[in-house]
Amino acid sequence: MKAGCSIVDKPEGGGGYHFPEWAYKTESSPGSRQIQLWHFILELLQKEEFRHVIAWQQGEYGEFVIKDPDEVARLWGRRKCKPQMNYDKLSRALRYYYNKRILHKTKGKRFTYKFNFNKLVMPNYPFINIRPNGE
DNA sequence: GGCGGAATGG
DNA sequence: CCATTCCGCC
Repeated sequence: MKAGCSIVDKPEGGGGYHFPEWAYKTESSPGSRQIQLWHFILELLQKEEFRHVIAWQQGEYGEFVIKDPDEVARLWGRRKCKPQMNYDKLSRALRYYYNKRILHKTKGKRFTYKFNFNKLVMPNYPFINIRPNGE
């Protein structure tokens, strides 16, 4: 059986919203590739029900902290159908983003990274909401 | 914890 | 290309 891993990303307490399709594609990813990690991170950051897991840092624009690395890895693994995912592996993928200039590390701060929105300015992203509280 | 090389796979 | 897996090193 291979149908055990569709995107049934339904939060129990919320509505049945789905992230728009434009979030899954960039100028550099034509057609239908798989979800990229930084898309997924942004997706979690959009939703307030994941604020105990991952959230924007006040003060620094684009900076976010992973409050529960285990949970983020679990969610990412579920999305990609990789049950053996963990923060160690996830963070390796994050580290590859340093050279691609999508992310960099906020040194000294645990589980804290920062988006280079400099590069992440895409026509498909009208305005990413970077408010810690939707404020 | 965090880094980055290397092998592997889609 | 973009991860995933594994791992030695700091």
